[in-house]
Amino acid sequence: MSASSKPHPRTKPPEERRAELMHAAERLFLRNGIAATTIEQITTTAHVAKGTFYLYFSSKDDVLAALRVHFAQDLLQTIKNAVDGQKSWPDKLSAWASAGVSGYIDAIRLHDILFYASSPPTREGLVDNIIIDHLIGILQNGVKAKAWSVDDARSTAVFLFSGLHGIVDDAYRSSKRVQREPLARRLQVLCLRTVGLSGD
Amino acid sequence: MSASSKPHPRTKPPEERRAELMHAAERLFLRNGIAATTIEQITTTAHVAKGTFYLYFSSKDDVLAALRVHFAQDLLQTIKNAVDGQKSWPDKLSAWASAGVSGYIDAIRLHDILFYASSPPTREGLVDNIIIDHLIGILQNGVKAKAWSVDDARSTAVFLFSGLHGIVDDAYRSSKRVQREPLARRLQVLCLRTVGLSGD
Amino acid sequence: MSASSKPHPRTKPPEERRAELMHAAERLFLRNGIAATTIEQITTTAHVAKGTFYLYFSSKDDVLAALRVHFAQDLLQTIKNAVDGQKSWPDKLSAWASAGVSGYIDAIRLHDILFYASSPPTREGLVDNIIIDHLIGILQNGVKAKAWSVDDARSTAVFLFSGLHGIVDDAYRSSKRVQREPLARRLQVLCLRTVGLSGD
Amino acid sequence: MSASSKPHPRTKPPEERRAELMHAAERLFLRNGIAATTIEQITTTAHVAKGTFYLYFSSKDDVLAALRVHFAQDLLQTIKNAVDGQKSWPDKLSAWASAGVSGYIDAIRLHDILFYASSPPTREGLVDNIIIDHLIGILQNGVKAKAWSVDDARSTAVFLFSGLHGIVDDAYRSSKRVQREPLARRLQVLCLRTVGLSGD
DNA sequence: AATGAATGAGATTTCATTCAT
DNA sequence: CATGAATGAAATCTCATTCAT
Repeated sequence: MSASSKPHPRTKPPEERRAELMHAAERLFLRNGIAATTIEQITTTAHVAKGTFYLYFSSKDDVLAALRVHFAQDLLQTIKNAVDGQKSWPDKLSAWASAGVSGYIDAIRLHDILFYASSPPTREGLVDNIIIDHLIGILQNGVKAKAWSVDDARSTAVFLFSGLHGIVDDAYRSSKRVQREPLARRLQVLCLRTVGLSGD
Repeated sequence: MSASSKPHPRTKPPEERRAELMHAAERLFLRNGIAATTIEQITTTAHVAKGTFYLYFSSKDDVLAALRVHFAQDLLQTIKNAVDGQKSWPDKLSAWASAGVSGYIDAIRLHDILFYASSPPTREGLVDNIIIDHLIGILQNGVKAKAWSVDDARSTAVFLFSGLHGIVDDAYRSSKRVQREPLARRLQVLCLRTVGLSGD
Repeated sequence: MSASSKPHPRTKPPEERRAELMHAAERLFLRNGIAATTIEQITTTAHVAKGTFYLYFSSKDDVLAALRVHFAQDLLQTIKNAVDGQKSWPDKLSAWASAGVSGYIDAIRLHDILFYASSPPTREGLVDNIIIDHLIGILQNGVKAKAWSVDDARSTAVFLFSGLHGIVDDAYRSSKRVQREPLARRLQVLCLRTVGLSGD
Repeated sequence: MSASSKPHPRTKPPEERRAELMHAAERLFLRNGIAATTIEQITTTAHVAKGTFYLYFSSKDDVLAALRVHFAQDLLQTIKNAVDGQKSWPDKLSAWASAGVSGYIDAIRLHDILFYASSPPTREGLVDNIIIDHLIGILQNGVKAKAWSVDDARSTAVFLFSGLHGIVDDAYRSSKRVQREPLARRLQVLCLRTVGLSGD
């Protein structure tokens, strides 16, 4: 009873084990793709036995879903923080563009793997949806404040979001070391133009 | 003397067999996803034996590649035809938007399946690339003709293309029966604004 | 806080825990079969942790063996009591038939699961053996007392026992609600005839 | 149709392959029990690859069902042939007993494995049923011909059948080399007594 | 050119059992 | 005594691909 002062209990707290498994899965999905990743690789990477995986997840799709949720919440928080730090509406939109570029550069491949390379039923676009919904709010409030004019907030939000995603994706494809600053500035211009502002 | 009166000739012209197999694969990929589609399902759907598949394609990835090429060429031709029919640059850009919306509405799910839900190596974005390259040409020629101003043709093209894709995708998700006209008009406005034109 | 006021004492008397585990196992074996029953189901049903099972039994086969012993002793006692209550030999044999029918009706499925649906080594027929041995005694003593004639006591005992089992089994298969009385009477006739008595 | 006169096609006729797999399964079930037999053992024994098993059966239970049907039809035929060769009713019943003993001695363990050591749903007793139904017919016709008296044909048939099975089973348990003749004669006596005949 | 039986590597999943707390 | 997280051997089943006919 007295003795054991080990900081590394053999039996880890459930969240930690779960997180380790998710982390291992994420790395392998990124490196080899989802289909090519086996449960065994995941458990080996996480330094646990195969059966342990099934103590925390019911299947490969189950980890995938958990990773999606985690990714979405993370990114939304990053963007919200950046946007809320700005006063004027154009600045908010610019901040949205910068934070979005940044967030996606950090995780573009993960995003694509999690949200595209999956089975039809899950193609719902969970992150995309919560990010887009947030942007719709910004656009509508900007309209109310007469900061800009927008015909249809949803279409515009979808357009901007997709544009952001495409630009980061393209930059990533061209070279793995992406320059955030110029990319962010170019996207800011495009975003401002899209809501009818000059963009310079 | 005997002249083939069979309704189902045993030996079909190679292109026809190939096309039938591709068609079968396309339908099954659309319905069930790529991973869930087996070679046997493809050959059964195409009314041939399993071995016959390997007479025309070397693997599952091989049909996938063939479908990608076919899809890309088809769509580019549609867009080119529409754009070339216009005189003024703004009209060309509007035509690009309309034809793009149309082309993608017809095949949005197929596009996503062919170009996203695949293994990393093929994630190159074949269609996207040729469509984007074509649009870059339009944007640059419009700049030369002082029809509009564009900072970076590539970024802008990627942005527009991604926006187009996203908007059609979103419309498709909302309702399977998409209204082309309003969608096309909304996109035209966004495109024109993006290149610095008023868009009305 | 000191004195145990818990309604569910953590530590129960060993026999009670053991009995609870056996009871849980019995119910699950009956409902789902032996192979389909997991240790975890047993411990969950008995409201203990998985490891606790191994404090009382060394393996799944071990509970099975314990259940077999318990079942056999129970049934033999029932039959003995009935037989010993009779004076004449024909009455003893009739009582054997009745008590056997009754005992088996109560537990026919359990019997079959415990004694048939197991691995070869345990197929020894533990109950069957002790019941049959008891019946052999009755038959031999009846012969000595010139109550009936029997060629080979063992064969006859096996024949009667198997017939009893078969008849109850068949009745059970036909309808889950078995009528004991008519069944017992029919079996009595068959038993008496088998030892050369008229049976009416 | 001219050339190929090969007697040994590399690809065997389906029935032959199927029979080989069933035969391999039977041997292994007998030697090691059902649960302890793996699909891989079956295919190895049958000299085919693992996947081939699934070309002919959908699961282990599926072979089991096929073996049951085969066993039942086989045994019934044997008994019928013996019974039909006799004129008088007592001789028919004696023939039934002999053929039954013989048939079961040859396959007692197989019978038990196929019909007892299985999951609850299949415990229906397929052979037992068709053999019993056949015996019910014999008993009833014997009654009509005033060859003997029987209260309830079904009960009696079940009783006799179970007795037969039990006696063979017991003899088998006592020694693996069973003497057919004495066993058959003893059973004949018991059968005749059961229908009210003297049995000598 | 066409067939489809056969292959067999490999993936997912289960669960009896152990053992540190 | 009791716990339940962790283990990992083993079983089932799938399916892309081959090849003899």
